[in-house]
Amino acid sequence: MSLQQTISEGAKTAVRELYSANLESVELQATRKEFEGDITVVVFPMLRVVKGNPVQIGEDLGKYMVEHIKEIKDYNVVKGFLNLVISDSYYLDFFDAIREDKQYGFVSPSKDSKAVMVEYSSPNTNKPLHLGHIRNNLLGYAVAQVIKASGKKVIKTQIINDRGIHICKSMLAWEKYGNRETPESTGLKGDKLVGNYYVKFDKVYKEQIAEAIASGKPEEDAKKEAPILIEAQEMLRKWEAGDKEVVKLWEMMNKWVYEGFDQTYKTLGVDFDSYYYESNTYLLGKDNIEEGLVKGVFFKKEDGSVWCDLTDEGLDEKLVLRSDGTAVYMTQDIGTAIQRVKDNPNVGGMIYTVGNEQDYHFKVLFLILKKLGYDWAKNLHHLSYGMVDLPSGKMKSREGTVVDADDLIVEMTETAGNISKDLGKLEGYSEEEKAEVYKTIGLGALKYFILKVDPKKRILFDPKESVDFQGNTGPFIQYTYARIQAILRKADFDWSKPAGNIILHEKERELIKQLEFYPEVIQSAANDLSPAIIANYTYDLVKSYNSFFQNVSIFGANTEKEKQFRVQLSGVVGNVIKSAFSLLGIRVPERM
RNA sequence: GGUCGCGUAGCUCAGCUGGAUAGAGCAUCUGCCUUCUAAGCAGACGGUCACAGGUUCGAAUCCUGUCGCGAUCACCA
Repeated sequence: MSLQQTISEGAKTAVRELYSANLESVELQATRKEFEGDITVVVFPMLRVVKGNPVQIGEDLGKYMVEHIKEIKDYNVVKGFLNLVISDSYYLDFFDAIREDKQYGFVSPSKDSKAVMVEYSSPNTNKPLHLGHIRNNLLGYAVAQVIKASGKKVIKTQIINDRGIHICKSMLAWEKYGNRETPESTGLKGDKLVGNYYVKFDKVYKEQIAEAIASGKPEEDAKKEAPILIEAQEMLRKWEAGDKEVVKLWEMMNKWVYEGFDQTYKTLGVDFDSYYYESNTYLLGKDNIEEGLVKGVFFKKEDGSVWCDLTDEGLDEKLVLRSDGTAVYMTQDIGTAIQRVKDNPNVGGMIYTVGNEQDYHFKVLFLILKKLGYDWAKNLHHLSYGMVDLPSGKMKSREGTVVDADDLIVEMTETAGNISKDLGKLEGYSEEEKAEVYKTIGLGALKYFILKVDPKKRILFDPKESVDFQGNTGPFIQYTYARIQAILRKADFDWSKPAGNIILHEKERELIKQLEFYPEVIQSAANDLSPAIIANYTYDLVKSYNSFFQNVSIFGANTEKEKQFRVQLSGVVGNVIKSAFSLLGIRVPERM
């Protein structure tokens, strides 16, 4: 039983004994710093069942609880708040229980538990990854980690948008203007090379529109009839018909892009358990539409198009099949979801990491799957996140106003290197080891910067103001970890020895209280699909540790027992920092 | 126009299942490295929690309306 439960039950018992009344629940909160105590019972809500003066009730309860609950040492009442002082022995016992638990806070999944499929990344294969993709990747990966730690099995997957008119655009531009360039011949990363031709297509397209308008064509016609667009559409038709030449070109260019993406994923530290390709799934879903028609979930209009009526749910009618019988985006997504459960029968739910511009789409998708009667449909979530915008507005690949993922990572690593060189704390490290540390810190800064923000909020990224390395940042937390490792290296200590009876310093007690929160922090982050909760917790823990570190001398402790305890406490805090950061996909350095 | 999300210190963000005097970081200013890593610590300054009503013993938090920002409402993906 946790301390919260003990106190909660104790308060209920006290109310029953003293006032013969029954409480349904007890409201607890951490005692504010300015008052004495650790946990506070709020008396006000009890006034519904117990008539009287809140201060008097607090006094009565406090007295009863100190007498009957051994963990409670003392109490005081301020207005309607009963502050309870918890005994050091409780904290020391708790600390001993978690001291050697490397998996502290994590719940391992039960054997027969259903898996959660987390989809993230899902890029288009016509351009390189940018800052927006970084947010998606970091969020998806972190949420997968958090859910795993909370006690569920996780399958990480992505669906790669490898077909469609936008892919043909870069293919066509390469064919026309590329002079048989390859990543090898140019030294460019494959995704960068292909992205250049996507931009090239747009340039030519815009020129053709301008020319047509100049010669008197209405703008709308000019856009639709631009020769290069017609050619791209023709190429898509050929692709769909399985034209050998086109498919060969498509395979070659996609391969270039995948090689580029793999490199970026590797530096970012994200990975996947399975892959879906739109070129395989884009025809899925039609059968399910048929079934839905039979079940009466969908209806057919006179022109042959098929719709789902969602007006009862406050939404509109949604098209699920065109009048010519071809699929739309929604058709595919219905089919893919069903296919995924067929492929992985133990999947009990899915999480889609996709920007908030698609909120409506997923709302509709989930509703339709529910209507189709799939029991897993109730466990579908859209991990909807805000866009990453620049001061100049939205990032647009075609217009070149993007913050490139690879470039940004390089820049962050360089900044970390410069700061580190100035401080000069890495003497004795080889150049490779140093470079590794710079990368860890640079990426740590970037990842934390993005993950500490609530996913649903949009992020404004100003490339001119570089990401901070001080204060509430990744490097601040990494620094504290490295500091702790320095202590551990110097200490001759034994993990297996319990600390025994010592009187805790206020800063030590504070740290143990923080450590106690970790398991429930993981659970609530998993529940809310919010890695930001982990980030903010870690920051608070680290603040407390640094305060302890600078106010309490570890090696200068009065007794050996105290010294040993402080080293152990530092070690456990270090473990939790490492563990929490691993959930965010951020590494920690031994020195920095 | 309908729908959804957001609005907290100059800036970036916590806090939101209602509880005490709304918390951090950055920036500005003061102190602290001959003792364990100063990417740190201790402190100062900074608030009409967008605005207006309502519910409540109690509202940044819940409800309604208004304003501002963003997204979305395709036989596009």
